[in-house]
Amino acid sequence: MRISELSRTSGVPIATIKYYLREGLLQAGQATGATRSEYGEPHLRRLRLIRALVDVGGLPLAKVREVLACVDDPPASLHCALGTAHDALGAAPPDARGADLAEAVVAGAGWRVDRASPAFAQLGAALAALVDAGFPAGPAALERYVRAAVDLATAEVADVPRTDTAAAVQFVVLGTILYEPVLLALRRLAQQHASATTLG
Amino acid sequence: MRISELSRTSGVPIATIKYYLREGLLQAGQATGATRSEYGEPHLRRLRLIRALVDVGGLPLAKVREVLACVDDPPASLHCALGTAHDALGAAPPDARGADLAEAVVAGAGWRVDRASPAFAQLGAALAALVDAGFPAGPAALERYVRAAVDLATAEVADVPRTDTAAAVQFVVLGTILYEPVLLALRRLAQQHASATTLG
DNA sequence: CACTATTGGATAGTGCCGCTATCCAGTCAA
DNA sequence: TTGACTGGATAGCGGCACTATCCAATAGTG
Repeated sequence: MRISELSRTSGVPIATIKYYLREGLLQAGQATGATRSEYGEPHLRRLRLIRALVDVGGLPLAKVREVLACVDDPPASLHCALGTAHDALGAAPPDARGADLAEAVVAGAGWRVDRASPAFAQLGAALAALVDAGFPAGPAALERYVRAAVDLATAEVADVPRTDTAAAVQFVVLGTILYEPVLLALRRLAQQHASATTLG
Repeated sequence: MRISELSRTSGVPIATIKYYLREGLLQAGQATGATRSEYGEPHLRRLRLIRALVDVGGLPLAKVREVLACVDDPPASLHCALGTAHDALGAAPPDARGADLAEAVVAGAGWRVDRASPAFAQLGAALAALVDAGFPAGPAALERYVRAAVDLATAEVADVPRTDTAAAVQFVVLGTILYEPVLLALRRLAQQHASATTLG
């Protein structure tokens, strides 16, 4: 497959493919001459993955690069792979507002988590915004959300393949990122349904 | 409160406040002279809300403007307000990939939803990305996520205040947007906990 | 063998977004 | 009077994700 066909099949413009090649997001094709390279299935899959991370996951290219590096060169520890995925999903806000709110929720849930992780800061910032807007943000008010998070996370972790390390890393990193938009879209649709049936 | 104090209290630079005023995101202060205006609590709250929608919710300013317009001038129907919130949360991708996958899930859940809504397209795109990456995306595989979405959405809709329409609209719009980052952060922390306890 | 289309590679430019910087004249408090 | 501050206007900036152009070297076509 030449670059023009790769472009046609994937729907990504040639100029953009060249850009991804330059940026090292897409591995170079097999050179078959000075002015020709051959691309295959892996290139197409990679290209689709990049677009998915960008368009569906909303990641900037710099984060996509980190994620791909992790998938290409899997770390020994799955916990570390999870960290890469979480790092890619939005940086921690500069101000550490709401750390106390986050701490209360985490303590209430009995979780063993890293207080320096981006997710913890994100929870704090999100809860502080909630409080500012007049919503309750205590452990009691968030009970449902915590329960849902625990249900999903334990099932997800249980589903991690134990055989192949590379496959497990891929599962953890991509699953963490790609299921987020699914969860959000489902919540919105469920709200739509609930709204249609009970609010008119 | 003068603009400098508003800036100091909120942590937003004066130049940025002026920019928000120009853009109509922040209402003008009470003019007390040709070169002086008085700002109050509402301005501070509005400013914090803008920053929350941008920093925590990740909305572009154009969407923030729409959300604020909806809150300022509440529509008669809560269903319509929910639509505004959903519209603000990421536009539908151009290609309508995965519509069949989304349809299967929605039908499986028995939801009554608008197939033309952004959330439906987002679900399709997210599921297509999942399939591309080798993950299962059928109704059975997504059962947990659907269940979590239903639990949360029905509770949320049930919590909508019935007394004041303006308060209800604000609850729906802001709640829809501001609880998303909370849910995502909680899932990540729960994953961290599950990973730490069962994967080492 | 001529010719056209395509390619890899390099470089520069574009469009959007969210600010940020500068300037200015008016004004308020000390 | 003086100096800090303000509203208002305009222009510029930095980052990001492309996009456009050019070039010399082919590869396939007739």
